[in-house]
Amino acid sequence: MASNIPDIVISRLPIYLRALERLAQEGYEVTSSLELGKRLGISSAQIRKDLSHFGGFGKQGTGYRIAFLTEQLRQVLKIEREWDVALVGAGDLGNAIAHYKGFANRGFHIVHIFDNDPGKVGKQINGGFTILPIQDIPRVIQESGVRIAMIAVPAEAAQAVADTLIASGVKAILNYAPITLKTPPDVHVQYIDPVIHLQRMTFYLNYTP
Amino acid sequence: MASNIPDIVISRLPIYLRALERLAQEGYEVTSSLELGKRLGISSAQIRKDLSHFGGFGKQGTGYRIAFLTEQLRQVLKIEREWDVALVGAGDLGNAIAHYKGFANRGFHIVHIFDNDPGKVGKQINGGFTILPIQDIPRVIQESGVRIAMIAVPAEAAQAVADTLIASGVKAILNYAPITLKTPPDVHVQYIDPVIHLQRMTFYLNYTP
DNA sequence: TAGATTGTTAATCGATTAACAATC
DNA sequence: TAGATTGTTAATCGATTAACAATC
Repeated sequence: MASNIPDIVISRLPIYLRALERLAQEGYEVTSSLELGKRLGISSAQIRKDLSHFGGFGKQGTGYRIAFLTEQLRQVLKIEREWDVALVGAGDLGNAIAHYKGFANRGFHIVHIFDNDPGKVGKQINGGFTILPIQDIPRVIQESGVRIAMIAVPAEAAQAVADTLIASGVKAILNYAPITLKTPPDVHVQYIDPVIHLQRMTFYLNYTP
Repeated sequence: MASNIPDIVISRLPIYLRALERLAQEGYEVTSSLELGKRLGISSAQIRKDLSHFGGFGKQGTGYRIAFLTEQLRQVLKIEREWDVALVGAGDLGNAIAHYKGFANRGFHIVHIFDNDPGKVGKQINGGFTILPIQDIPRVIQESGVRIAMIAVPAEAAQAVADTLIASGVKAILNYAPITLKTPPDVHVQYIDPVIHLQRMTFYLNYTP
């Protein structure tokens, strides 16, 4: 069921959705590709083209009903439902992720946390659930059927963790470790490394201070 | 001095650099576009093409000396030096960022933290420096000459914070707030919103559990 | 009706890949 | 020398933009 829609199109849909939610919050009920484009710094043609992959969501002359388009995009992205997520790594970064409210807010619930440090295993996080040992990943993930995982372990450990997760049925990985993972084609990986973003911007900076 | 090198090329250089550092750590002294490409899931032709924008760093028949290429890429990206960074927002997210060791490790030093909560202003962070009020941004940023800032405030406040930072001389912003910022063309912005990455992957997932 | 904006087609633009001479 | 791999050119591929008929 590999869809033939370019991934770059998919990558923009969450951005559109975020802007639509903001517009709704500001009290708007209708918008246009022009207005959306102006807010996002994207051409209106591109927005219309992107949306046209999934259907005709607007009306000539008036634009898009925000509530309707939001709902449609949620369905396309499969986020009308909530998703359970596993987190591997309970160090500084893992802890910050576990405590970050932005995930649950937006429909992603962390339901397991794993770490290999015996000093951490058994501890409670968020007054809720318990840190489990890495060795439990296969059993726990298979039992719960979780398909999404976040990796927040040191670079050296990340590939092994990814391999275990994938062998246990995980199909989507958000990797915070600063390393490119080797994964089979049916597994999706996204990367978060803030330093990479900073390094990408310094290229354009002039020296001064 | 606007360079004519595509931004997409620049965006890959930090990835190359990260892989080179890893190779060095593993004890290698020389690599090739083929090996690098295999590790990164990128074609060797693309790597050679990207590098060729900046000079000939390799040798036919043998490849690239890792130490040399690393140094060259560092210079291209302007990260042979260290950079000072300002952080706005001392909530959960801001705190996590302030405590994250990965920045200083890789040459980015947080030197100011701002927040608008009077309950937080004056508090120490990292046993080092003090949270300053948002109103101090213009004075402090101008005095220190900091050019890079990270925004970790709620979406509603982010645009105003960005405007203030830019008016104070900031030229590069790493924005953790889930909103697209309006900025002048000479200011560079990068975004970190983990939920966007998750939403981009759910598109490809099948329902099961 | 007149004005606005969609969805789509064709044209343009830019990025990736293939191929290979040069050369270590 | 023979084998390997670069740097670069030309060919291909894909994404963005411009333009406009359709229509609300």
